[in-house]
Order: sequence, then structure tokens, then C-alpha cells
Amino acid sequence: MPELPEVQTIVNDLRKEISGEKITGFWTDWKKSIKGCQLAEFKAKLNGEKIIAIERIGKNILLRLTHQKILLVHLRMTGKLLFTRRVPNITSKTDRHTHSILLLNKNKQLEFNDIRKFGTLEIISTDTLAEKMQKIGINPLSPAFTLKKLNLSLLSKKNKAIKTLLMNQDVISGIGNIYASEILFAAKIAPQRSIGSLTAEEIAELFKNIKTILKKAVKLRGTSFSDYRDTKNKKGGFQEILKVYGKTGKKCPACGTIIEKITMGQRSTFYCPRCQK
DNA sequence: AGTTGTGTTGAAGA
DNA sequence: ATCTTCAACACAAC
Repeated sequence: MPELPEVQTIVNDLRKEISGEKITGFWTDWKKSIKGCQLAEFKAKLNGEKIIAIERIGKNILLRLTHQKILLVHLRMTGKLLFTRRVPNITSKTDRHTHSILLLNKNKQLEFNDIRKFGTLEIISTDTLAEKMQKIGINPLSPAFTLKKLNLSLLSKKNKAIKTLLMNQDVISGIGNIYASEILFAAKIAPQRSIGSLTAEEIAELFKNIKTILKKAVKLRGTSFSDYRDTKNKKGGFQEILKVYGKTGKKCPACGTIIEKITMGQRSTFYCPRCQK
């Protein structure tokens, strides 16, 4: 669910909602989300710190705090960050799947809501950020991500399927199962194609569409295929214009051929067998 | 009512 | 090493 466009939407919204706020407490009924230290230490580290900046790296959300601390949030499959107002003196979650709450001043709070409880929270220090993010690949929306760069990252992976590469966070960060299928449809490339078989023209088309699809999805505030919601629990808009993802048995919007679903690395993969060569 | 599939990713297994 | 499979968990759809 939350891939680059969804995480970026959340980060953009959080900047407006909780930048500069002070953390006054932390509540949880699911300690397993917390990585790196025990609950008591986690609470102690957060308490009294101010949120000074909010950023995205890949699918990670970074809340930069005072004293060189960073609260690292990963939503995995069904995580949400819900910005809500607290009823004073009551632990008030707005949904039964909220398992942690970051309590802020002005009665603001950030609920970490996660149906499947795969999401994670961790506090790191700024000196360990680079190490922690070392294996995260390039941000496909950054100017540094060029066609040349894409070609370079393809070099050593000639035998792998192109869809697998798109989803590999160590190479390009932020593309997940939904956008991988959509980008490959837009680029007219079949997902199972090996990287070595791609022509220069196809790689150029792929490059162009990685940028355009992701940008469009950010503009539309992400895809709410099932669980994804923004910080105000609202759906995105990209699901309205999905071309192939989840469209098994439906007609290809470009040529009318029936969309097929295959499994690649235990992940559903959707494509048009006529448009995508 | 039991089985299957689900957007992620690290850890275990081959 | 590197690639594939599994597990974490809850729920909807079949």
C-alpha cells in the first residue's frame, strides 16, 4: 500500500500539521512495533523533544527531533498515521487498529494505526542515519535520478526480470507492487522481460514513465486500493486511473485485450499481453 | 466455515 | 554470495 506517492503525501501533510510541535507522551498497546530499544527507553527518548523537520527516504518517514534524534516510521503494508485531536485526560484513539499514539502539545496527536501490525517505529540518532539508510536506493523523483543512472543500475542485473528490479528498494527506492505494474504498462514493457533483453528505447521509455507515473500519483495523493489513507483518513485519487493493477479480466484501456494476472516472486502482477511486449 | 490472497521487508533456507 | 521462500498479522473475498 504505502509506496512513494502515499508516503510523500503523508509527509507533506504532516509538515503542515505537526511541524514544531512538542512530544508530551507516548502510548502503545503493541510494543512489538518498537524497534531498537525497550518501551520505557523509547518513551524517555521521545518525551519533551520537538519535531523540527519531516522527511521521506524511500518508504521511510523521518520525524527529525531535537537533540539529534530521528523517529523513523515504516508503514509496511497497512500502516497509517492519523492526525487527530485528543480529548483531554483520556487515551482517545479514533479506531480499534490504532496501536500507538504520539501525544503532542495543543491536544494534537498522531495515531499509528496498523491493521496487520507489520509497521515499525524506531528512534535513531542523526549519526547513524546514513548507516541505516545506506542500502536504500536512489529517489526516483530526485534530479540525480537520470537515464544514465538507471542504465548504470541495470548493468549488473541483466538476468533479472524488470519488475523485480523496479521493486528492489536497494536500487530505486519507493516503487512497490502497484506502481511497478502501472509503470510497466505505461512503458509498454512486459513485467517478466529480462533486463538484458530491453532495448535502449525501452529503457528510455521506462525512465520517462517512472517519473511521470510517480509524479502524477503524488499529485493525486496516492492510491487507495484498499487500506491506504492519508493523515486525515482520506483516500487518494490514483485508484480511479489505474490501468492494469487489480484489473484482471477487464479490458485494456488502450487496446481492449483482457488484462492478465501472473505471479512473480509471490506478488500479483498485472499486464496487457498485447500492449506490453 | 475453512482456505486464499493482500500493498512490505527481514530473516531463514537453498 | 545470491536468489527464493517464509513469517510477522488481520481481514475480506471466495
